Amino acid sequence: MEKSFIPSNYEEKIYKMWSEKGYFKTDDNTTKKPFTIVMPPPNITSKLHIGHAYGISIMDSITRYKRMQGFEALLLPGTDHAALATEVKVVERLAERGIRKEDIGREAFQLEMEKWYDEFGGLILNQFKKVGISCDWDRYAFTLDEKRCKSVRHSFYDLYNKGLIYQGSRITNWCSTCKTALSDIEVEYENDKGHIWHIKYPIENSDKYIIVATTRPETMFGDVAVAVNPKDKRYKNLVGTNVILPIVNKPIPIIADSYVSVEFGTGMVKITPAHDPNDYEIGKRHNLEIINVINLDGTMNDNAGKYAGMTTTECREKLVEELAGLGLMEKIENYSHNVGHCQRCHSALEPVVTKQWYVKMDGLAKRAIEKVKDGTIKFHPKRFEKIYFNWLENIRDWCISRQLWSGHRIPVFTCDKCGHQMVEIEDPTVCSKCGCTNLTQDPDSLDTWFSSALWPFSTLGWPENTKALEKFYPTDLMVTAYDIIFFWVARMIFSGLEYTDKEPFSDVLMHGLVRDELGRKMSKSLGNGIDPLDIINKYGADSLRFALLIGTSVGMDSRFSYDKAENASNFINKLWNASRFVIENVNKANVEIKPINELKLSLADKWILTELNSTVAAITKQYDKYDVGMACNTIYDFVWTKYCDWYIESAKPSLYSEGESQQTTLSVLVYVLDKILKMLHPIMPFVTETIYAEIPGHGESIMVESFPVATKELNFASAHKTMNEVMTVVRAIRNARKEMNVADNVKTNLFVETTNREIKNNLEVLKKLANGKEISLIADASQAPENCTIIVNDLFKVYIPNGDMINPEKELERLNNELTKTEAEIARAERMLGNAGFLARAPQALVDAEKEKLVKYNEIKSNLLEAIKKLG
RNA sequence: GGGAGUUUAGCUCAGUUGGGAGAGCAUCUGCCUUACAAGCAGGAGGUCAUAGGUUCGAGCCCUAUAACUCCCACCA
Repeated sequence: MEKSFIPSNYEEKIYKMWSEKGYFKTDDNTTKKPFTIVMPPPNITSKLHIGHAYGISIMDSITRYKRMQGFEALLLPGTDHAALATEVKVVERLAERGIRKEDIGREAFQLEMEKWYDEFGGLILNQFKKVGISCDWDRYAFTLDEKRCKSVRHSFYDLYNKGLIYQGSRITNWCSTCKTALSDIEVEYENDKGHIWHIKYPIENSDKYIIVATTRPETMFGDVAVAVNPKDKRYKNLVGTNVILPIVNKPIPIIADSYVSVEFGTGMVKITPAHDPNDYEIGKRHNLEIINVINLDGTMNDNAGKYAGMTTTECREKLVEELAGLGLMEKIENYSHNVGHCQRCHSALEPVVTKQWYVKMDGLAKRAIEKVKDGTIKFHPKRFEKIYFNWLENIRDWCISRQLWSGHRIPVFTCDKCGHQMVEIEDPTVCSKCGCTNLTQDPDSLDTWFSSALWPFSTLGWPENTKALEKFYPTDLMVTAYDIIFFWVARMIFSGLEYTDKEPFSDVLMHGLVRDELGRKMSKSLGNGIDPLDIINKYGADSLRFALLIGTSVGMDSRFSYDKAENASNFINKLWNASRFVIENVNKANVEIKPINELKLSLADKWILTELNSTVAAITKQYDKYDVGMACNTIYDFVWTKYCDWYIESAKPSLYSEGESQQTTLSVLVYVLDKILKMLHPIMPFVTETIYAEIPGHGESIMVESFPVATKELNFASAHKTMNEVMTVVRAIRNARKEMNVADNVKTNLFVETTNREIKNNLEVLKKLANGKEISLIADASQAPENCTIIVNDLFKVYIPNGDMINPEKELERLNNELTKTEAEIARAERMLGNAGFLARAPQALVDAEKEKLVKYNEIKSNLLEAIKKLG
């Protein structure tokens, strides 16, 4: 084996090998139990960022784990067309050439979109491959491909004919830059610093006036009333009278509505149903007229009189001037408040009344809530269910139409002659009502999330009843960041239930966001982003995966840094060197590696096998809980501390001997290494595959090997305990040596007094671990040399001649410190056992354990006293 | 305004059904011991945010409080 593992020498070759052997492929016809994760499709033109890398590392680790457990494990890849997000970019690109999309028309624009997809698309999936993900690439899907178009068409058809899709005119969030409507969740509120204008509205037939406060004076052309709270004593007598809308010079009524707060502002609100969602509701309650004053491109319309044609901002400036000139401006205050912005282009949104397509949500939401409430679908961690419920319980109808030219076009056809609307599976050519052949398709496109909502089943062939759908649906696990519960998770759930009558997945794993080392979001503007490909180049894909996963816990944000990647890389180096050591010794010794049950196991062998067993059990539990971060910790500790620091060191004496014990040790070393590689493979696929190929008797690929299973036969409780005692003494000896300033390169003689047979049989191990020169067994203290440092335990005493150590006074101090600690332990145990409540109510096992400890510490105490006496 | 989360070593975080406070990194000390100096060995470092309560026993359960983070709502 090479002296160190250089990832770039192996990764590409191994990925190719897996691919060529067909290990990624999944079979619709197998009898194996399926396990399915459908990958959240990244935007086809996006580049791999750290968040993707994190998500797919989780997904791939779980998929590999399940595959090794014998599941037909499918990780289904795909990409999203992200209509609006991409269209914004294409529009920007055209603008650079001075072209507006209207100049070239819909068809030519769609060609531009396709060009963009071709140019920038697909790159990200190749980047995913570099991370090592084991997707079944034959099942690749794109939200805008032919099959997915069919799915979208079918679902629209289905909902439309059930009456769940309808067209309505109502107030919507309008982006006058993107020139499209947006759904409620695509609105991002940002705190904008602006002003609040206090404007005088004269009372009709009076020289008095009232004052309304507004943040958007330009909407006053659409005012149809002024509202006060019905309980507001100040204005009670004004309700029912009119005020004169300035400039327009039109009387509008003062009405009473409990929406208006008495405390806020002047307690009087101008009501503009066309341009404010709350005013819209009030308008409905009071049957008020809707007067639109803003065009869809963000300019004022004819209702604004001489301001028509100006942008809203220009109009505001001029209007405020005019009002001031008329003496109608009471005051202007600075004011910061939340204003809705477009998620894509970040310009401020205008609420306007337009005609859009909506999905009726109440029924769909109800069912989606039920299936989570009854446990059919489980969120991990569970607290996200509350967020999910809260959203669905307060949901409004989903605006699905977008005034875009990309994405899925709304399949509604209207007869030019009779106005009849039709939705069919295929494009209709004849009006089903009047027979006319002049039909016009709705110009709008669908919200990109409409196709994403179908993803778990559209990718498997729905609406056709494919074998894949039968085999892999409902899917098992949805892995995604918590920030798209609303956009995506909730919509997949209600869509799945509605169309397939089944939940789209049984478990949802919400992971957190990857932040920088200071806990900030990674962003271009901060320049704190870390490119996962850069990490791969420097440290390899395994390091990237491990660094992203370790220390994370389900649903929590995590931090990433180059330090973490370096630490992961060090761990790989450790694993590599340990493996190289084991394998090279096996090759050198040229002995047959035997099965564990044919071996005469030593104390250390039994110890590591027992540790292995509990590690397998722990890691299985962690993977099953999708707690990959914890699984990383478990394996890290086992490999580094247990296997390398203790077992390999303990194994060296017999390893360098010859005969049966050497063969046994090598066999156990290989056995445990093999299990380590298998446990680690889901997380670190490349290095484990590389090492696995060097293991004697290895199979074709570790990827298709079985995941280790804990077995009772390899659990040696008593030997495990004894070895732990040996380790405790070793630590105590090392500690004493340090305190005596004995350098690590100085070896000392050791005299051991014990009645324990296992320890007697393992003196060489003790010598090795405790840096001994010679080790000898003695019957009692009288056989020990004069002037010894004495390390005691309840099982044995170790005497180290003071010729090898330096300071007798210090030694006495050390022993007295030990004594103090031991006495504190005894006091603690006695206190507990002297507590009647503890004896009466604590579990018996715990009481027994305390009693056992008391005996043990008393034994240690008497050994210590004896040692002190001998020294003094 | 409503909701959720977090608060444990200098930093990043674990801590299962309540039963002797843990890891990694950083730091200090000693070691190039024939796998690994990308390493080995040892050490120091904690009023588990605060105040009450329940319990024989609380980092964990209950009640308040504080600070920070996020989500939803969007009072003109």
